[in-house]
Amino acid sequence: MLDREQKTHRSNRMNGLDGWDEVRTAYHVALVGTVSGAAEALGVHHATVIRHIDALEARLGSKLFQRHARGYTATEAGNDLLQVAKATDDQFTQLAGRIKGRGEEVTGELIVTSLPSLSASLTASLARYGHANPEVVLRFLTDERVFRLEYGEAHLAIRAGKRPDEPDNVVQKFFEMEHALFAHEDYIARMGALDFDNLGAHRFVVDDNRDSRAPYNAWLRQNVPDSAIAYRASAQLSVIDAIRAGAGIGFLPKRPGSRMPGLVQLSDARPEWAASVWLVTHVDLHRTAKVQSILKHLKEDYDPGAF
Amino acid sequence: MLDREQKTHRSNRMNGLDGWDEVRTAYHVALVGTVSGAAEALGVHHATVIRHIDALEARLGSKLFQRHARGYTATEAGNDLLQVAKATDDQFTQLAGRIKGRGEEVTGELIVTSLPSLSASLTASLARYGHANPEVVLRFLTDERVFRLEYGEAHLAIRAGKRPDEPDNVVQKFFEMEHALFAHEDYIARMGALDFDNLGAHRFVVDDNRDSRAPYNAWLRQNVPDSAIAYRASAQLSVIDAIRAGAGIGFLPKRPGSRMPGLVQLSDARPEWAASVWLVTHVDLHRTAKVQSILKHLKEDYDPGAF
DNA sequence: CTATACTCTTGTAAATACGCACAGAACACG
DNA sequence: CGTGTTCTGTGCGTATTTACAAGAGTATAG
Repeated sequence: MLDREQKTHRSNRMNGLDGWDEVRTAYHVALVGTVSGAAEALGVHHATVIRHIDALEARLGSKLFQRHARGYTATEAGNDLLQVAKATDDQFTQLAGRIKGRGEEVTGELIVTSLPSLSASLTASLARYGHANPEVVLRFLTDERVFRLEYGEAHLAIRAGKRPDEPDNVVQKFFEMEHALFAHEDYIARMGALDFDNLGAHRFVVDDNRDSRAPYNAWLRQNVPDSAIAYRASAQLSVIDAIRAGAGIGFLPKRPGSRMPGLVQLSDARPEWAASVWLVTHVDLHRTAKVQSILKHLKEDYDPGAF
Repeated sequence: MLDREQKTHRSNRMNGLDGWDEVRTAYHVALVGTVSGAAEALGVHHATVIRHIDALEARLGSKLFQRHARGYTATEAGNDLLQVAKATDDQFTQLAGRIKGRGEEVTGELIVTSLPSLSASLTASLARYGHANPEVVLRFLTDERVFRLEYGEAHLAIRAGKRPDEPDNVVQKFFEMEHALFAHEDYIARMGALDFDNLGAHRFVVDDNRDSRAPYNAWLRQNVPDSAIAYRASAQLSVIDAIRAGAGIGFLPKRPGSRMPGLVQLSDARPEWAASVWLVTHVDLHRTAKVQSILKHLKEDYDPGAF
């Protein structure tokens, strides 16, 4: 009963017309001129067409067609509807074509997110992708917070750490980021070489994220006394700056660290210091050609040595 | 089974998208952001909305929304649909407003038809109507053939003769058109006065319609020998011209005939010569304000004396 | 950290719309 | 002038769609 009341309420006060399918039916009737022809074109029965027209006319309170034995001829209102519905049909046809074709074409916006710490190692490869696919507008978002794919915030998230296991996410292994200990040559000259049996004699630079899920942090907590932690930086970039300024010893990705001028590598990359990097996409978007395109590019193009 | 085959056939080869109601549902979902909100706005159940979205996505072969616990967020395809559907909604709202308001307003085209023979007596009153209602574009169509209201050829037909009894037509008596015999004064001077007991001595001018349903034609056939029919004209205008040229005696409407210079009225108007004139409208259009407007005008404004 | 409120999802029964078949009427053709 | 075809209109049985209700998950408030 409440439903009944609500329904009449809507049909009375609704200014726009609901029942777009009925408009479509009336459109075909106005186009063809007969109920039978429209029914055949629509793939439905004549009776359905007649009922749609009757319902639409009742709701609009105005006759759309004049009935006679040869068929239905549109009144002024019917012709008006014909014009509007024709435009709508064209727009919907174009829309369907765009949406159906969108799966195959690689255009539009492509949003990739990662933590800022991964930015340096990804930018080169992403830039090459943007150059190879000028049709796409590449947006690379970096933030400390984790972007949520299920909210449509990005097409592709590049994450580090343990394998993400959120539902509806498609996860692929990207590469293993090896870390090693680095320090500036000025620091070594001043403090001496690194002795793993006397770590407390050195000064360490670490990142100070609330949840230090970096794998080498666990090693740090176990093997380096707190007194040796000389510098805590909230951002990864600050850590690098601190190391390069000679503030102490710190973990850096192996390859780019070894290329930075003035820095010396103090150890090999150990497996327990390595962090896995994952390519994460939402299941709804994973199948699209655009997402597949950048996934294929990254997996082929990315060279850890160039890091 | 054949129906099943036809249905898949259509959904495969149809380039435009059928199911406009589903597009409307998706539009509201994209607008509100949640299935529940869209369902409330549409006045349907949540489940219906979900099924519409699923069906639409299946038909388009592309995801329109990303589902998550907070609701539905539109993908690129969904946003594209949102834009198109918004335009459609606006257009349909305007259309509904136009159609609903059309019944009350007196604008647009107003088509009146009659036989050419009635043109002279109607033009003056019709012109006054057009002057009083500048919003309407008055089209006055005259042809020997009978315009068919059920085909939407005219809003109002003015017909003479016996009362029309076609179904779906609303018939009102307009006026009684009285006919009398006229001749040019030159003819009378040459042939002498009219003697009803010796009609064969005169020359008559008649109209030669295939079905001479004019009431005085029956009188002519009974009382005037064929030999006295000197002139047959297919068009009423030609009959007038012939009488004014002195070709013979003929029937003319009483009032205008008596006003034509050079013409003399040879008899009184007899009831058996009178023709009824009817206002005929289609039942679908009869109730509209526009049709009622001209009906009211004609019945009040028309002055048989001014004929 | 628990509770609450909101969301989507899925299965089942009712309601609605649909297709079918027949009737009625008008037009075209021979 | 009769016949055949094509169109609309309507009652009825079925099938699709819909609403209802229960379930599970997640964000927000206290």
